[in-house]
Amino acid sequence: MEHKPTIATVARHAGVAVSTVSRYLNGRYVSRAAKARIADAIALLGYAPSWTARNLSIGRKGCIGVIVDTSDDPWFNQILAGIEEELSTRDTSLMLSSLELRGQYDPRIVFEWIRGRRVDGLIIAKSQRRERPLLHAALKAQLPIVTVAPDEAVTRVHVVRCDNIGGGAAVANHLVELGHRHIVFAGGPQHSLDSKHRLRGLTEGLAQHAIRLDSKAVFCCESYEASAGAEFGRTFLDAPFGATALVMGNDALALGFMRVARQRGVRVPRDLSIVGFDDVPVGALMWPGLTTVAQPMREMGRAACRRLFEAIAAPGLLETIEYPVSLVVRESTARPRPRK
Amino acid sequence: MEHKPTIATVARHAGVAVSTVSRYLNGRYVSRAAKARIADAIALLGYAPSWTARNLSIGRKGCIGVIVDTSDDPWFNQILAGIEEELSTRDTSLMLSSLELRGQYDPRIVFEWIRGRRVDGLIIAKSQRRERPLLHAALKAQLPIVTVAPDEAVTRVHVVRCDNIGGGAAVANHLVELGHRHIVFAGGPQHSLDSKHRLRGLTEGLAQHAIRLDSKAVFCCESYEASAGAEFGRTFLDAPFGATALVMGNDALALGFMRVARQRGVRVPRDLSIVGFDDVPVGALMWPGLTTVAQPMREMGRAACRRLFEAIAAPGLLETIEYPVSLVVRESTARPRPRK
DNA sequence: TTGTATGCGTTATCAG
DNA sequence: CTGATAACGCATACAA
Repeated sequence: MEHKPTIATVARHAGVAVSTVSRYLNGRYVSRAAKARIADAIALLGYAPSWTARNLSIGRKGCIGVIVDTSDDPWFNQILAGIEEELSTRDTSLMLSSLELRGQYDPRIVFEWIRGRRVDGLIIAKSQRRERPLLHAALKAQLPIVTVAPDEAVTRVHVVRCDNIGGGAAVANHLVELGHRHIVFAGGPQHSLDSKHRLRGLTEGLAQHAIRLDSKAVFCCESYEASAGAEFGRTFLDAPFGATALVMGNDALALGFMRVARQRGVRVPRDLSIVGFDDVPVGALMWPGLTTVAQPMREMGRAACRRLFEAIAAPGLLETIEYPVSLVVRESTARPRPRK
Repeated sequence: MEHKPTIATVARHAGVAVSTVSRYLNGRYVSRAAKARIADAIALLGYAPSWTARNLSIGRKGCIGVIVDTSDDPWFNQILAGIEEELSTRDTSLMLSSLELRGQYDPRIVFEWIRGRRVDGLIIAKSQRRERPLLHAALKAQLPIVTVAPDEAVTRVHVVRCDNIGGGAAVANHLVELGHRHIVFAGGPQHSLDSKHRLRGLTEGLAQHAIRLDSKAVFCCESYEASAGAEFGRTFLDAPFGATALVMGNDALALGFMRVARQRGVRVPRDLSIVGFDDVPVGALMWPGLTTVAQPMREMGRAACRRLFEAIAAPGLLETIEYPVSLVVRESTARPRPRK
């Protein structure tokens, strides 16, 4: 094998012009005779077209960029699986970049993608306020963008999210049905839109049952990481608490909290029922399993991908797709213990 | 903005030839005067070179492919973070593909990468026997390959692994020091090389202390997934057991087992000490935290990436890099309860 | 040091 | 239906 065969090699071998081979490859009109000869030549030479050249010629990249804070996030991994699934049916690949690689925010790679026109579109998971410059740059470069579960109000981009308010309400119903009356909520960072929505749903849901969620029963954590949940746990459990149920802003926080609780001998759910949000796989792995609000993450990933391709093909109207959530009841919630 | 500026636009604007601009971009010799004019033109036009065109011209792809069974694997995510870290210093991007997307093995995308010459090299995480056709195809296409923690004997590729035998021995020492004499090992799939090595290290380590690991005390699970660990737990715990410590083939198995154990009221570590392998982040999140053998996964990911680039630059000798492991003692191991 | 010409592998446009 | 030929955007011998 001297050199990789190109379309020209094939053409020469089949005794036709390169343009004919190109047409053959792209399913255009070619006579049966030529078709056969070209097919033979391709098989004989083991020819495969070059993506790079093809992309240069038709002016696309054949890649979409997927952006996330850190790729070792169970929630994101489910989204990613959905994207990959959808992508596997198309002739496009996935480029990945984490924004927070060594503990600090560094979006340079993504800016490089945008400037160098390496991607046909962008999917951003959980975009926050700090992603604004990124969005601006992409928008200016006419790059279609889909955000999944944006944690702040975004504009001019496509959105795939889930019904956090409904999720909060579902939790309220569940806890009330179990008999809880004293409930505490601890969300993520103060400005997190997700937490606000989840809290709103919870509050409204409780209000339906004439239960008021006092503002003193609402906390927020430093981040959405387990460590923040643990930290909250330490301060919360240090003081005596009257609550019988605790709703955390997401599963990671809940898991971090639970570890501390267990460490201190607080029995879940006997002493305290706990609920999370997201339904990450590990929640089902512990005992007690974590009661949580599940998002159809895989499907959301697929939807994001589909939406992006529609936007690439036809820069149409912006759209927000909202997915329903569902309560997954495991062992971390139960009837409150009757108080003496 | 009518059209994206190209290198020609810049050249015209700066009053020089395109080749001069190209040289400027690639840091070759250009007179100070020309340099300044080109820089001005670039800034003015907001020009950025096209990666696609550049790659076509110099005959590379600017992408490496990263392959894994499923991307929602905590171990892999750490490896991935390392790869990304190393990549961030180079002008190369990362393409990702999961082999097992909808529960079934489907390597078509990767074959497409290889045939279409979309990547400059391949990193394969945990390759198994079934990956052989893939390796063959890549090798035939002259594509450099690095495997991380291959789970079978591989040849003709670069390897980054960790010292599983040493890990097994470390576990043996730890358990013996605690006073354990009756130890059970449950590995992954029967032919898994990792499990074999870990078991060998354990056996040899115990032998140092004149403790024999009976073949009846060695089991294997269907897979490396938590569900398999849970399944093992159900059958193992159904029968009375004399062992005071259990070593599982990896963390996922250990977590699956622990859930079942806790569910059945078996107290860890009081009734049974448990050890895993890998040190995935969730192991530290539970209570009791999982004692385990840590691999420097992040560093291994970086090493794999570095090795791949060396191989791309100069197809030199094959190399195996082996990293040391370290025992991480948490709460799942303790002295055995004195037997009556 | 700079400019000219040619190549990288495909696709697209037109005549034929 | 087919075949030249010009893009696509950049890199690089080679000549000046």
